[in-house]
Amino acid sequence: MSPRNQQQWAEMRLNASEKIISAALQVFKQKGFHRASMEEIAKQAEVSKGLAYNYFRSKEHLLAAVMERRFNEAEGLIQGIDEITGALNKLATILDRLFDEVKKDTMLYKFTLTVFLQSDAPAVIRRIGNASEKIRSQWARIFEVHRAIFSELGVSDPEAEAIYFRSLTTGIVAEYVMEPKNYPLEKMKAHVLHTYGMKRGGGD
Amino acid sequence: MSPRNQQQWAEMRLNASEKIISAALQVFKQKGFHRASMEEIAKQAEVSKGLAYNYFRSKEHLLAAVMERRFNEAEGLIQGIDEITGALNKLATILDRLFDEVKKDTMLYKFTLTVFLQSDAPAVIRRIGNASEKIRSQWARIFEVHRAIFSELGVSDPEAEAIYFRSLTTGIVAEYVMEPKNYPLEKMKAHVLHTYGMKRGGGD
Amino acid sequence: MSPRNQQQWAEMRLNASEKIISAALQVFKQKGFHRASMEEIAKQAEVSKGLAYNYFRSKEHLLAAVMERRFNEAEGLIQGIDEITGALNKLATILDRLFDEVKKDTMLYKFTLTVFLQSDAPAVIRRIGNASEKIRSQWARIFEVHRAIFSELGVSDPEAEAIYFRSLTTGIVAEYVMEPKNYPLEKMKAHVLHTYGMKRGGGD
Amino acid sequence: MSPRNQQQWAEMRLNASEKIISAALQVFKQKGFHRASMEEIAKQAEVSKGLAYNYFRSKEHLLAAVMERRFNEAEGLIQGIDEITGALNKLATILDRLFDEVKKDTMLYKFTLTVFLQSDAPAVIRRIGNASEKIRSQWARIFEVHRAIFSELGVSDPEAEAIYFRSLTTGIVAEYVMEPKNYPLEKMKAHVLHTYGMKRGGGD
DNA sequence: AATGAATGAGCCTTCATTCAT
DNA sequence: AATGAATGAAGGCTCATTCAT
Repeated sequence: MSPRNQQQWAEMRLNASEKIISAALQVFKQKGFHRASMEEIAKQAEVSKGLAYNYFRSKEHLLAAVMERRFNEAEGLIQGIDEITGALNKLATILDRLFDEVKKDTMLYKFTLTVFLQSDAPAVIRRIGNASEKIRSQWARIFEVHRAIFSELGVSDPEAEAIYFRSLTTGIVAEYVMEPKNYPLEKMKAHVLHTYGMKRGGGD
Repeated sequence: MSPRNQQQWAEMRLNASEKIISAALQVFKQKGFHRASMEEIAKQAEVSKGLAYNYFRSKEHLLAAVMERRFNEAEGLIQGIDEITGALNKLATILDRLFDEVKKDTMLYKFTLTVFLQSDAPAVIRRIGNASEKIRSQWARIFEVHRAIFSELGVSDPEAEAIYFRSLTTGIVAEYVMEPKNYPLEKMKAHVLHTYGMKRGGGD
Repeated sequence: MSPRNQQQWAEMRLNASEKIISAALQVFKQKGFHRASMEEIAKQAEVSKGLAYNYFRSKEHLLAAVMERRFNEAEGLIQGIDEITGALNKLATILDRLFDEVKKDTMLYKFTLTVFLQSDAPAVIRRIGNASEKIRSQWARIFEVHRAIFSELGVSDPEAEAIYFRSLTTGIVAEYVMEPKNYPLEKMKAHVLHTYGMKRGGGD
Repeated sequence: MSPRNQQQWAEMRLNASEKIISAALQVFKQKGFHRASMEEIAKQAEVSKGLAYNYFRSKEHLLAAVMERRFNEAEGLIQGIDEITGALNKLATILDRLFDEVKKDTMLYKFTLTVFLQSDAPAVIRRIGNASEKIRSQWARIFEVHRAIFSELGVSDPEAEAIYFRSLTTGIVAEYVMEPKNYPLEKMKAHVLHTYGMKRGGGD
C-alpha cells in the first residue's frame, strides 16, 4: 500500500520478469521455440509456471518480449560509433562487434535468425504490438547509422548500399551459424572490408 | 507369385511416395515443420496417415526426403551454365534464376532456410543418412561451379570468393523472404553484378 | 509465498497419486498391462489423462508404482508371524493368508504373476529403479521369514526348502488363477501342510 | 486340377502354414504376444502379410494355432514313459525331460506361461474352438499319465497328488523362467525326487 | 495361393493454458 | 504476486486388418 511497498513490488516484478525473459532466451536458444516448454522456462527462471503467465499472456508474448530485449541489446553494435573517425573504421568496428558476438554466442544468432524466418513468428511479433514498435524503431536506427556511413564513404546510393550491407552480413552470419566449425568468418570479414576499401579507392 | 510384377509395385510406391513428399512440402511451406501435422500432410496427399508412415519412418525422415528432392531440383540453378560465355554472364544467369525462383516461390525458400537454421533440423538431416550424402554432393557441385566462375573471373582467391558469394546470396534471399513486399530484390541483383563488374573493370 | 503450504501440496499430490495407482491396478487387473489404456485409467481415477502423466512419467512408471504398492501390501502375509508358536502353525497361517487373498482377489494375483512373466515387464521394473529396490528388499524379507520357519522345522537345507516352498506356492497360485472354478485350492493347502507335517512326523 | 496338383497345393499350404506358425512362435517368444506384429511374423516366415491372413483369420487365431502345436509337442514329455520301470523312475524321467527343455528354451516356457496367465488369452483360445479341443485332450492325457504314476506309487489320493505335482512343476518352471541365472533348478529337481522318495519309503 | 499397398482406429505422450488458493 | 495441480486438445506413431490384383 505504501509507496515503498509499491516500489518493492515493482522491482520484484521487474526482477521476475527479467528472470523469465532470460530463462526463456536460454531455453529457446537450446531447443528452439517449439521444443521449449513453459515448464522448462519457468524452472530455469526459478519461478512457477503460473507466474510466467502473470507476466506474459502466452508463450508467443514471451517470445515477443525476448525479441524486444534482444533488439535493445543490439543497440550496442552501433553505440559510440559516431566517435570513430573514418567510415571504413566505423564499418570495421561494426563488423568486429557483430562477428565477435556471433562467435561468442552462436546459438543466440541462430535462434534470432530462425525466429525471423519462421513462417509465423515474425507475423506473431508484429501482431503482438508492444514489442513491434520498439523493434521497428531500433531496427530503423541501426539502418540509419549504416546509411550514414555509406554516405560518408561517398557511395552513390547509400540507402541501397545499406540494404546490400545488411544482406551481406545477414548472409555471413547465417552461413556461419549453420556450420561454425567450417566457416571462415575472419576471412570473410577481411573480404568485406577489402571490398569496401577498394570501392573507396576506386571511387575517388 | 506376385499379383503385380516388380515394376508395377515400384510404380505404385513411387507414385504414393511422390504425392506424400509434395504434400509435405506444401504443408511445411505453409506452417513450418513443427506446426505441420502428419494428419494434414496425409490429407493433402489424399492418403491415409498410415500410408505416410509406410513410406517414411518418421516425420523427420519425411523432412529429409523433402529436402533431398529440393536439392535435386536445385541443380536446375546451374544447369547448362557451362554453355554460357563469360563469367559475368554466368553469374548474372545464376542470380536471375535464383531470384526468379525466390520471387515465384518465396515460401519455399523461407522454409528451406528455416530448416537449415533450426537448432536441430540440420542435425536431423545429417543423422538420416541416405538424404545426407546426396545433399552434400549436390551442395558441393554447386559450390564448385561458383568457384570455377570466380576462377574464370580472375579473382585472386576463388574459393573465398565463392564462399563470400554464397553468403551474399543467402543473405539477400533471407532478407527478401522476411519482407518480400519491401525488399528491393532487383536493385540488389544489379548491385551484385555491378560490384563484380567493377572488379572486372578494375582488373583492366 | 505459497498459496498452499508444503503439507497441503503434499497431501494433494499423495491423494491424486494414490487414486491413480488404485485405478491403474483396477484396469490392469481387468485388461492386463498392454490392453489397459492411460485414457481408461485416468477415467477410472476420475482424473485427466494429463494429470496421470504429471505424477508418472510413463505407463511403465505407473506400472512400477503399482507393483511397488503391491509389494508393500504383501508384507501383510508375514506380519506378526513371529508371535505364532510352532513352525507348522506359522506355515499354515501363511498359506491361509495367501490362499484367502488369492481367492478374494484372483485377478490381482493373475495380474501380478503376468507382470513377472512378461518378456519385458520385469526388466522394466528393474530399470525403473525407485520401485526396484523396495520390491527387492520386501521380497528378501519374506524369503527370510520362510527360511527361518524351515530352520525352526529342523529341515536339513532351509534355504533350498524355502525356494522349494516358494515355487510350490507360486505354482499353486498360478494353477488356481488359470482355472479358479476347477482348482481344488483347499485340498492343495491341506496337502502342503500334510506334507510338511509328515516330515515333522517323520522326524519323531 | 489334377490330383497331383492338389496334393502339391496341400503341401504348399502345409508348408506355408507351418512356416508361419514357427515364425509366430519365434516372434512371440522374443516380444510377447502384444508386441509381436503380424508384419514381423510374416517377414520372419518369408511370406506376405496377406498370406498369413489367408491361413489365420486373426492374430489371435494364429496364437491359438501356435499353442495347439505346442501341446502336440508337449506329448514328447510323456512319450514312452510306460516302458520305464518304477514309478519314481518315471517321475524322474518326466522331470528330466521337462527341466532340460525349460533350460534349453527358457523363453518358450516363459511365453507359454504368460499366455495362460494373460487376462484374456486363455479365454481367447477357449473361444477359438478348433485348438481348444485338441489342447484340452492333450492336457488330459498328460494328466492321466501323472495320475497313473502316483497310483503306482501307492499314494492315497493319486488325483490330488497329480494336481499337486503339476502345481509344483509349474511353480518351479515359473520361478526359473523369472530368474534363470539365480534359480537352482537342479537342486529343486533333486528335492522333488527326494520328497517322493521319502514318501515311498515312508509309505512302506 | 499370394502380394504388399492402403486404411484408420487407437495409443502414449506432450504441453500451453487455466484456476483455486 | 505466487504456486503448482489440473485440464484437454493435439500430435506422432503403430498395427491389425482389408483389398485390388
